[in-house]
Amino acid sequence: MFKDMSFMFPLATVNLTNTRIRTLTNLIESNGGQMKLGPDTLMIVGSDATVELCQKQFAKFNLDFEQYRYQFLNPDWVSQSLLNKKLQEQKKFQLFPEVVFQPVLEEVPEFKTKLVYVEALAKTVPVREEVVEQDDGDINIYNIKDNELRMKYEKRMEEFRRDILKEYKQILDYEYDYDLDNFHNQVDDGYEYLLEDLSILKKEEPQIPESEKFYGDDDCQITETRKVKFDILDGLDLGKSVVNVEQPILSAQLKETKQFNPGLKRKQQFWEAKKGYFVCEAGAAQKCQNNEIIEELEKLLKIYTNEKDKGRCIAYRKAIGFLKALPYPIKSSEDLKDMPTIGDKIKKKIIEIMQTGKLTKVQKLEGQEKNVAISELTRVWGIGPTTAATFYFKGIKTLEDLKKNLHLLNRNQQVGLQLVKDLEQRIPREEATLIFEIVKREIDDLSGVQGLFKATACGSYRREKETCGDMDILITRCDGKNTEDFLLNLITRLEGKLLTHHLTMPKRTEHDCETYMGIGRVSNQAVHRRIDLKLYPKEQYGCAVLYFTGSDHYNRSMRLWAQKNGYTLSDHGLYPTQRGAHNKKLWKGEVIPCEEEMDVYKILGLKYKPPKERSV
DNA sequence: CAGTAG
DNA sequence: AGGCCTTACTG
DNA sequence: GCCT
Repeated sequence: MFKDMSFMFPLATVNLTNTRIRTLTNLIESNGGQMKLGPDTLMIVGSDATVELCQKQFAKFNLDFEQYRYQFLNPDWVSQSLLNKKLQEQKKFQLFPEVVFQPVLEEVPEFKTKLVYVEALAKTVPVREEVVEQDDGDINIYNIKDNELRMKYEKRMEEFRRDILKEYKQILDYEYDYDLDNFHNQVDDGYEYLLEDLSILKKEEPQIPESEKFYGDDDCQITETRKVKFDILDGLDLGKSVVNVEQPILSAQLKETKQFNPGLKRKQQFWEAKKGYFVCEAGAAQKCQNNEIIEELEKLLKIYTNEKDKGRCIAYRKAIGFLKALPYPIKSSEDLKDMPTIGDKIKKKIIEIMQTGKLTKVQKLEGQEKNVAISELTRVWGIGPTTAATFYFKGIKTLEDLKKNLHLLNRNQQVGLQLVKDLEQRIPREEATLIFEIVKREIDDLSGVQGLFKATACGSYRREKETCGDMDILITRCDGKNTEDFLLNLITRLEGKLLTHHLTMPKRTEHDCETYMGIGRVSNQAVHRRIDLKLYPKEQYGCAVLYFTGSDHYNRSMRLWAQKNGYTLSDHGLYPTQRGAHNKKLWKGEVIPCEEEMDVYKILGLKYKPPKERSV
């Protein structure tokens, strides 16, 4: 059975980051090859040119290509095999011509990775000497006479087979997990609103008997559930045969969604029950009960952010999110029992804060020269933790030092340094309104037609805060026509009246939206402010406004809700999406036009929240 | 690609 | 053992 | 650092 899947290789053995995989995919696909990325496996099909390209790319990645070459299939072998409708065992081993099997115990290295099982497999099977038929009809072919050695290989093959089967099952199994894991993850992320009823965390989800399981939607019944064979074609073309789509369906959009999303309705029902736990539905959390603890942990979070300790950052962010949502104050270590996101280490820290009011760890780290320097340097726009750290190691530790080393800064950072005092100040609401008025007036003057373009000031301004950190102004053309150089012209016009420095100039992206980032002030005496202007096509406007209105926390909640309901939400739009194992995106549909925020809420089935109530 | 920002 | 949000631009 |  496993002969047809030996081309799949565990990704764990290859040191490829997501970015690298993306690069590799683009490279391969733009040269006619194909790459299939499973949850943990990588498969590449292509020509000699593909292999050559990969070889070069691997060199760039500083990876030893030879070590991973098994991943690349011999194209002749593939086409031959497909032609013969069968992947021939004999031919398979032509892939590894230089490997000569030596059935000697000492020659079999103790491999530790899964990849090696494949290699061992390849070495053991090619010469047929003994055929054994098992009870279940499976035929095993051995060339190893030494019983002990054979058992060893058999065991390895079995393990390998199990692993691959598991992985395949994860990709192909469209039946959703109803277990609490999903819900745990959701609370986990700390994005969600936790109501008083914490018992939900411990409640067992009832087992659904097979007869009651729901495999399809009313208007989209599954007529056939086909077990996909382990064949290369199925590997490349997942899931299409699962659903009968001859049924009347609302729109082409939905038709496609359902084709790829059998059981969506069942899934939606599941999440509908949990809706109240999402911030985007529940609204602002009640008054926070654990401020002291949270403040101290946030200090630690900031330090870890500067140290670029990504893992810890997430852990602390989750813990903080969870504590923020907790409806009661923590009084004793008893209260911390069995809390998600709070493990031993964080628990200890919380106890320390409860007892002494602070953390020795924070004191220690905050006092460190490096951390002082980094928090000082990152005040400058354009300098993040990494740049700050390199500066620190060059002996540059304060803003004064930076001023003496202007040649080390890029233009934006120089501007950021020059205006650091101004940009740190919050913008009073009146001034923000004034800036918005100036921009709006200029938009109308430039377009020549009142109301042709509309603009919205987002961010905390829209959430009706008294002050805001920067101005986020979103613009769209209401008749949906091309906007050409509108944003550029607008910026030119604003140069004398508002804008003083440009940070990034607008450039058309593939989504047809443009972003400008800059600095401006309402008068020569006024404080400089960060000003962002964004031009979006009107189909994306709703999503963009929603996204840039925030808050951060609210956004995450909403994106998560979208994910759980079979969509992907970003500033560019709402897309139906099929996700497989590990939440990996398998398929992304066409964008659903949302000109107004309301459209997004409607499609996601959420109650509309006025911006004011989104400050979570 | 890494770093930065949103 | 590997992932913790996504997308885009700059240099 | 936490979780599966």
